[in-house]
Amino acid sequence: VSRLDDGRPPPVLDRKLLAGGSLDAARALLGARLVRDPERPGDTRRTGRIVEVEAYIGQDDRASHARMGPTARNRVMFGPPGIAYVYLVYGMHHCLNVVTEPAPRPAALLVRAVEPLAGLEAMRAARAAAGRAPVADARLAAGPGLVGAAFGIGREHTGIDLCDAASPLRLEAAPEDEPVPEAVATPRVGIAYAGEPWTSVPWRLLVPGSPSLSRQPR
DNA sequence: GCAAAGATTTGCT
DNA sequence: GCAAATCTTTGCC
Repeated sequence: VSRLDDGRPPPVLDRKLLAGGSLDAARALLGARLVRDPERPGDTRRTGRIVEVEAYIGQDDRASHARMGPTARNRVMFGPPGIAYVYLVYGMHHCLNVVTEPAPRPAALLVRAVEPLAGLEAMRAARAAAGRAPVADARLAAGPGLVGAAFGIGREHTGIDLCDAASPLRLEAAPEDEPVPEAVATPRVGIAYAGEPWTSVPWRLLVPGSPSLSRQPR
């Protein structure tokens, strides 16, 4: 069990940081830790530093899954902040979102890239089990589908409270002595279907220089 | 009830 | 650089 020097467990991310504007929440999420408890005895805890997120804000956002109103798939986006929303894309990749803003306003942050910090063996094992070729450590979670694979995330995690220290999948604050990372904003990726202005709004936030950023599609 | 496209990744041409 | 893999959700008949 990971502990600080004084014996206290690491603090989960403050839900208030996710309850305000989604772009502020996105900045707060950069640098925070994604934590996955062991699934089985003998398995290792997986942790990583979030370095890239994308915001999907409101029902007006034509790129958001919330654009058609509440459905069986997206309903947690209309709920309280700090909850996980996991969806399957292209029939094969599970993508993790963190719900933001107070209910009933639908908004979420897609976790696009994470720098692996611990439990890299488990991440590599998950990759091997999926039949994928090995990659450099920094690239194990360098994309939204790769985050899901590296951390063993599935749709069964939808609805989990990521701000609860008891959750097997959760968010923790960065160490206090760690500098707040720089944040760069760019347009979102893979949403050409949404049209303007949604394809151009700079709602993708990333930590420049990280070796774990997602690959830029052509 | 069926067809189409998707908040992606990978491997081959 | 481009197309395949793979299946859920949505849109329209």
